[in-house]
Amino acid sequence: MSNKNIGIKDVAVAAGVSVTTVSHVLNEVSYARISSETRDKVKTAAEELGYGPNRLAQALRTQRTGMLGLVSEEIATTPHAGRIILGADEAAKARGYNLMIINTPGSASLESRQADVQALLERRVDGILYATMYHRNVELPENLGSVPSVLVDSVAIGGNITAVVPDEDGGARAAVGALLDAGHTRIAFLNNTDDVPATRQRLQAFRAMLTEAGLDGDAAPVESEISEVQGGYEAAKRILSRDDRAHMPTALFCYNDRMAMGAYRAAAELGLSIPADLSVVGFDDQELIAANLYPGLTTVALPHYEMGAWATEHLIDAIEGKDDLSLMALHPTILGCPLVSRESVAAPR
Amino acid sequence: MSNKNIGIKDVAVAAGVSVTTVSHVLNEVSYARISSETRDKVKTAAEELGYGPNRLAQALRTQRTGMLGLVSEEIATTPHAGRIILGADEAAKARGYNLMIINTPGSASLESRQADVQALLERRVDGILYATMYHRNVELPENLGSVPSVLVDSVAIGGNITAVVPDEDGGARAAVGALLDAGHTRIAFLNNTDDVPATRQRLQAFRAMLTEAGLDGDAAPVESEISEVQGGYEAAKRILSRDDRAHMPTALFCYNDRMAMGAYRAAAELGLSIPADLSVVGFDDQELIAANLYPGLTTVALPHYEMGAWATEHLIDAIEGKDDLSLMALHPTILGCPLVSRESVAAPR
DNA sequence: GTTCTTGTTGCTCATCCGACTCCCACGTCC
DNA sequence: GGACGTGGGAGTCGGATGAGCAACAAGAAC
Repeated sequence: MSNKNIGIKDVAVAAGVSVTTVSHVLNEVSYARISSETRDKVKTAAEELGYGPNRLAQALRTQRTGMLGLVSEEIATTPHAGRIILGADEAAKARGYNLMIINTPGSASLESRQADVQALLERRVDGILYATMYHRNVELPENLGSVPSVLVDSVAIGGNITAVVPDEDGGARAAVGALLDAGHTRIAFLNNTDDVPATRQRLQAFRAMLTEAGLDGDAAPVESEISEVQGGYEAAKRILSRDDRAHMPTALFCYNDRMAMGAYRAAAELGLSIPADLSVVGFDDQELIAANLYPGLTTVALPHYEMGAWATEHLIDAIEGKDDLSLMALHPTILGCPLVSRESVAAPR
Repeated sequence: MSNKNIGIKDVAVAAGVSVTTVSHVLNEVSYARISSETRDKVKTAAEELGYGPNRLAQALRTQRTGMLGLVSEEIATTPHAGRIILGADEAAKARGYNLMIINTPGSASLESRQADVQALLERRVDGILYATMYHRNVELPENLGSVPSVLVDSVAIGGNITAVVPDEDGGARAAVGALLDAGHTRIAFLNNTDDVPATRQRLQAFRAMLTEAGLDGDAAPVESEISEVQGGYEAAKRILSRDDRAHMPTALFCYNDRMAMGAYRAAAELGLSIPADLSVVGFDDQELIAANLYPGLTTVALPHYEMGAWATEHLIDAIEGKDDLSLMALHPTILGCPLVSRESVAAPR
């Protein structure tokens, strides 16, 4: 490797001009008046030497690193984090920024989160994205406030900081709507037991949709279990095993795809065929599950990619002064959860 | 926020000493002779002001950023990338380093990869981890050579660069061994159609294990399909639907968990119960599938977390001069794939 | 007992890392 | 002698670091 540490100085020497001129040319400084001959000489020299600016020195001087910090929970255990990162990364790259990712356990203490943010601050990131692994309310480290920041998939407790979250209500309505449209009137909800916004909002939307359709939303059956495959299996089994065959639900709205996967097994064991005997819709659109179950699971997609991209886009706007985050901080921005239709919904018998 | 931009200079003024002294104290420079009184004054002042060093300035001077670049393919579409990142992140954090992650499509051109590496180089990362989403041979951007680098889950084409890969042979042997130990003598292999190391090595190990067990390894049935759920379903269906019931396999070794998931469905459709009528083992240990299928899938785990950690550990050793990568570059390091037993294997009827 | 080395201890000065940028110095041509 | 058109000098960002200086003590020389 010959190209060890080529600086602006080397380019200057090669082109026979001063470093000032090189800087002017390469940064296309507007007020610099330089002949096109000189420009060419400089550009050619830079090219030939394989010059790339030292971003550290540049950042030190300009007070801009072109880096965004991303604090993300549980990078490995949920595919959701991956999609947020992807959305953020692509949006950042498109605007010339790079990401510094810090992973943190969902259970991390406030001090530990603060240390994570501190690490980002010491590296002088231009802004910070703070992402959680599921939609919830978080207590934020206070040092977050010292640079522009945006929350992804969560809102701050008592906080006025810009945030973007999924439209739980709309998503749940789309899911239940798909079942209603297919003609179902006896629909059950397999809910989660955690006390998170999604649990409450989806339940509320579920009942509201039924009521608005002229059914008795308040009486519709709801079974809660932990939101895993096993929980879905148990909840479905309870609902589908009731004596009263005539009033048994013909459709299941599941809190997430994992629970839906459990419901599939319960249905199989009870000799119920999907979608002929039972329609199912999930939530999350986890590729691995939803697309690979048989029959394919109709579900609602969480806009993780979109939230990551939206947050990044607006964070950069704020950094560049094109946008004012404090105006948007009043209410979280809500992004849609579109229905993804596959084969698990049909008209009731 | 009062603590805007506190520099070493501010600490120096507050403590009534020079910046040199502050630097000496805070970095615990061994040759610096400073009274403990002065040390205390400096530390107290730094504490009170909430001073944190500007890592950019530090890095510019010391030529050390304490950052590692990680080029990872397809961050969002495979959980494997997440585990590599997690392993790398934890190992890095433990040694005081941070990660800069660049995501790149698996299909990216060589120039595009080169640009990714260039971005990392301009930020003066101390070393680079280059990770692929599945075990394969890659053509590397040449600028990768200008800082210490380690490949994760791949080896360089014609290249002598340190790499760490999974033990395909050992993993496949463990999988087939589990079936053999359970007493199976008629075992089939559902293989992948891609031309990657895993495809060849697992097939070879499969045949070798059978032969070593006194069976006719060369004659054992193998069906190849794309390594997805659908492919597994089709391959399993072909194998399990043959006329010759007496010679039908009693156990299936699947190229990965997704194909195993397809095999489960094929078995269900044919009225075969797992593991009573048919034993199945997979490969990958994708939590979402392996632990959630019913019955739980016995499979072999890929050491993604471990590869990420190993690579990081040795990369840092090389950066700090404790290790010489070129010595390890001769042969890729191989990490074990342990068997994860669940409930899909039993003795044949 | 005073004055000089010689040595420590304790801390500071000046410079540097690599790029950006304000301000000034030339010619030339009207 | 202004007004351009071209280009360079030197300071700056924030911290690291080798060289050097002042103060004081112990031992040596007178």
